[in-house]
Amino acid sequence: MAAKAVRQPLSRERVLAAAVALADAEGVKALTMRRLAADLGVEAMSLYHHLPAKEALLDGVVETVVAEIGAAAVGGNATNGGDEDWRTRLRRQFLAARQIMLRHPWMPGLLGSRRTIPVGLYAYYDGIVGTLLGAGFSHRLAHRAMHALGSLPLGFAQEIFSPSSAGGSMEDDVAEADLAAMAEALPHLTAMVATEIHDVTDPTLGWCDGQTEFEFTLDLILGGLERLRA
Amino acid sequence: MAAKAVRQPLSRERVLAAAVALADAEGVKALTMRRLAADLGVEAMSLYHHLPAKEALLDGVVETVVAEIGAAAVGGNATNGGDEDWRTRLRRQFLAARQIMLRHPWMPGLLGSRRTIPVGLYAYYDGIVGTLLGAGFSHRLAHRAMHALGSLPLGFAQEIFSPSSAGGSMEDDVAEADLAAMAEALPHLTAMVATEIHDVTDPTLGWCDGQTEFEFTLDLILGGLERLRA
DNA sequence: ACCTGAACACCGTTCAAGT
DNA sequence: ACCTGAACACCGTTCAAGT
Repeated sequence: MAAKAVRQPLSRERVLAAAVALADAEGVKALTMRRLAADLGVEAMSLYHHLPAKEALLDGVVETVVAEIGAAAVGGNATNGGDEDWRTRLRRQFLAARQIMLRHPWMPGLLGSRRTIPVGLYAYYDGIVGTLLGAGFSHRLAHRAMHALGSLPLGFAQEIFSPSSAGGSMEDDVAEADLAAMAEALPHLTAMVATEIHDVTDPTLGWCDGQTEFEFTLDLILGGLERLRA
Repeated sequence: MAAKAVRQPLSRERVLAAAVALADAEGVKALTMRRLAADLGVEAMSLYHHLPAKEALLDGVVETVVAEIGAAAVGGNATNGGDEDWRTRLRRQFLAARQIMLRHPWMPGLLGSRRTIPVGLYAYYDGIVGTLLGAGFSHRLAHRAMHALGSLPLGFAQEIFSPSSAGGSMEDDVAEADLAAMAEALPHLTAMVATEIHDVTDPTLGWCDGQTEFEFTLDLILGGLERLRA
């Protein structure tokens, strides 16, 4: 955030790293050319020497995070040898991808706003498809599996009820609303919360454990694929 | 887009409807106070008489689409009586939700950027949980199912490889790149595309059928839940 | 070659003013 | 009550200028 003591020359990599850090710290909304430049101890216009425009900056930011995900997958493969079963391997990779997504909660939204697919993503999915084919999947089923699994980190990273959903839990709304009225309007959710946690006076949905939910869904999909495997 | 012939007075509903239409037509990026006002044939500052700020406008836009999804679910229930099996019912509701998401492809990203959960969403999920409980699900399993299913339309609406992914198919990238080099770097994807479609000279990933992929994943999850049901 | 400062066209928003 | 116009603080970006 503060100006650097030593002023190494700017570079595309340094700019992108600072951009990711800024987005992590204060959200994509705070990621402006002027603010980013200030974080780098430089004038806004200097950035244009390393990136042609803001769109290119955002593309670069997405590509940086995709590379991070790809590196985690490859790194995990190396340390685990080749003796993993396909489910274990994919499970590990998607859990790692989710961890990275959680560190960059703005990523799904930004990814959705890009007009070109980050090239690193192709390599990532190629590895997944390779694992599936190696386990005897047909091309068609591997294709379906790629979509089913691929959308998972995206959807869960912006889960509505997740506690990481930038503050604003159900609690806030309920504080003002009539609790009895809510129980009447949402009988099933109210009953579910009452059963799952036993403090009915705090019916926040912050009790949702995103990690548990994610693993549940992941295993549901992996199990279903195992059953369909040729 | 053009000024109205008859100038009915502005209202929150009219502003929100115009905002959704503008976002559908030109993306959220085009949704500025000034542009929205111009579409309504009015001065930008007039909007502030019906909405306190732009954040409130965006909240209202999200709430409008959520209401649309909720209405589709309830409407479908009415015309289908109560004799549906739980899977058929949820399947129909999620396919309907997906159709609406496809009409508003900016929705997941916008939803992710909101700080408060749209209240209409609680009612929607309450209905889903109700269906599950009615089918004998435990509260715990209904909770898991709610997360697994709930994240599905979000993830798929911004599927990377989907053709609706705002132009920019793989084709564009490949046009510049060496085709042989790609086959080497992405052997499994290349083989998969070659098998699934037979025109290898056009290795676009636009052949992905989002509807088919969505239904496949949906059925994978529904099938898994059926097996876990108490 | 890399960085700067002033300038331009845009944006959300305030405020005093119109009807 | 509802709408307007000028004004302010911001933003991305161009361009001529500095070293």
